[in-house]
This record gives sequence, structure tokens and C-alpha cells, in this order.
Amino acid sequence: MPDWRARLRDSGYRLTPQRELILAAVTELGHATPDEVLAHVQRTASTVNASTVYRTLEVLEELGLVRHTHLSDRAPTYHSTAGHEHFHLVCRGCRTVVSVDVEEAAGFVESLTTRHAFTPDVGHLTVFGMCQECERKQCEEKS
Amino acid sequence: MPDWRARLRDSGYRLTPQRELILAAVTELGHATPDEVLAHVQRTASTVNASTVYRTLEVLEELGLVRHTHLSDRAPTYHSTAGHEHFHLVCRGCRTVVSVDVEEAAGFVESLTTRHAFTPDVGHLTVFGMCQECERKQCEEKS
DNA sequence: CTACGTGCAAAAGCTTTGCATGCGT
DNA sequence: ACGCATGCAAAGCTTTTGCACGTAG
Repeated sequence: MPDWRARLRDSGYRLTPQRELILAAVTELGHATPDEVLAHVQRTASTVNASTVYRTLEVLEELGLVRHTHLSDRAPTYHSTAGHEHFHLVCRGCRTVVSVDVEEAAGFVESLTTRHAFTPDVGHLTVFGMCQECERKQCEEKS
Repeated sequence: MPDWRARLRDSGYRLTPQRELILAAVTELGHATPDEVLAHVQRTASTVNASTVYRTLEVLEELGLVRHTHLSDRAPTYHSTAGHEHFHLVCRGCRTVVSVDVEEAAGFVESLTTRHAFTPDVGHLTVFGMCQECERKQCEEKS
């Protein structure tokens, strides 16, 4: 994380306490909705406003400091880009989220690139499905 | 579509004009948001209500007659399951949507199955990225 | 000092829900 | 005739926007 504060300012943005708090919250929470980020930030700065969270997440994403994906049909979740780039598996049974290194999708990416002249953004990808255990449980229910 | 009307009733649902119109609209429109489905249905049945569209899409999806995916960060889009099962590529530049046969993801699916004990629902998948042309345009802008 | 960022409140977009009426079976 | 499905209206949840004030640079 080669000082993101400098990056912020070099891009013409100001460094505010809110922006620091919100980035810290996203990093700490792992995968969090704007609402969850707000709640976390408000634990130490109760007057921070929801609209600031939305506006700030937008800025941080533009700078590439955070990314969002859709882990449910509801609100999006944000995560820090500090770790390895990854995509997500979400089990429809137990809602468990697994992070997978983008490298595992290399073949898929190449196929889309060569066959459809399309460069996928794997870091934004979320794959819904069923984990083995939930699949087993589901079968049992049918009997 | 080996009479879906029978399937509907066998599942304990009633066959109503609204349900027929809504399924027809989804089929005809290709990929449509609930709002677009409503507008289309209202062209011939102006009193049909938005809540009926939502409730009906839910029923039709439960029966496997339609599916939804998220082609934008906004409203979901529904499509008929009559054609081949497919997933989607969405270009962030021109918003073009390309449908790809699930077969093309076979290797990816197998990898997730064997390495993560996870059965992906490829039919729900949407891959965001950039088509070749938009990528080129983007490069030009930087100069 | 300048103008960007914030808090607040209101609005907007999408979806859900409660209820009385209507209609498929 | 029974009870599910619908229309309507209101509420709910998430996100966006306009505006005046505060504050980083």
C-alpha cells in the first residue's frame, strides 16, 4: 500500500478523516455493504453520514483502493484491494462466501478473450451455486 | 416448452391471463427488467400492476420457466429458459450484452467443482469487462 | 482564501406488503 | 363456494441529489 494518501491528493482529492475511517472500515470488515461500513465508522465517529459513505466508496473505487462485488441480490459489498485479486463463490444454501485467486480462472479468461474479443474483469466476478454439503442436504430433503 | 400451463397447475398455481402475458413478455423481450416487462404487458392490458409482475416473475422463476441475472448494478433482468442455457458478457464501455453457451465455461466449472467442492450455477453468471473495441477507444483517449 | 467535502433532509428508484375484491378451479 | 391471485396504496430499503456550512490545502 504505497501511500494511498499521496495517491488521493495527486488525483486532486482531499484527505479527510472520513475517507481514512471509511477505507479502514472496509479493510477491517473484509466484505461489507455500505450500511455495514457506516455502522462500523459510526462506532467511533457517530456523526458520519450515509451519503458520505456512498460518495467516499465511489472515490476509493475510482482510485482502485477498494472494489465492489454483488454477493447477494441486495446491497453490494466492498473490499480492500490490498490482498490478492480474487473472485467469489457464494453458496445459495448456507450463504458461505469463498474467495478464489483469479489465477484459477485463467483458462476461462483466455477463452473469453480469444473467442469473444472480450477482456473480463474477474475481480468483479461472483459465482453463485451450491457447496457440496448443501447439495447433499438438499437431496436428503427430497426423500 | 412442453406445456408449462400444466406444470403451473400441477404445482398448485392458477393459470391467469397475467401469468400468460408476463411469460410471453419475458420471452419476447429477451432480457428485460421487471419495469420493462410491466410496460410491455401494459400495452395490451393496461391495468396490470407492478406488484403482479414481481410476484409472477418469482413464481415463474421458481418453476424454472424464467431466470434472472444482473446485467447492471441496477435492476435485474429476466429471460426465458426456452433457449439454450447461457451466461452473459457485459461490456462496461458500450453496455453491449453477449450471450455465451454454458458449454464454453465447462473447464471453469470443472475446476470449481473439483478444487472447491462447489457446483456453480453458470446460468446466473454475468461477466463484466471490456470488448476489444471499447478497450481500443479507451487507449486512444489517454493520448 | 478558495472550493472541495460533508451533514442533513428530501427525493428517487426499486421492491415488498397488507388488505379488500375478483376470479380460476 | 373456496381460496389463491390481483389491484391498489402505502411502506421499506437502498442510493442519489441539492444546498448551506465547514474545513483541507
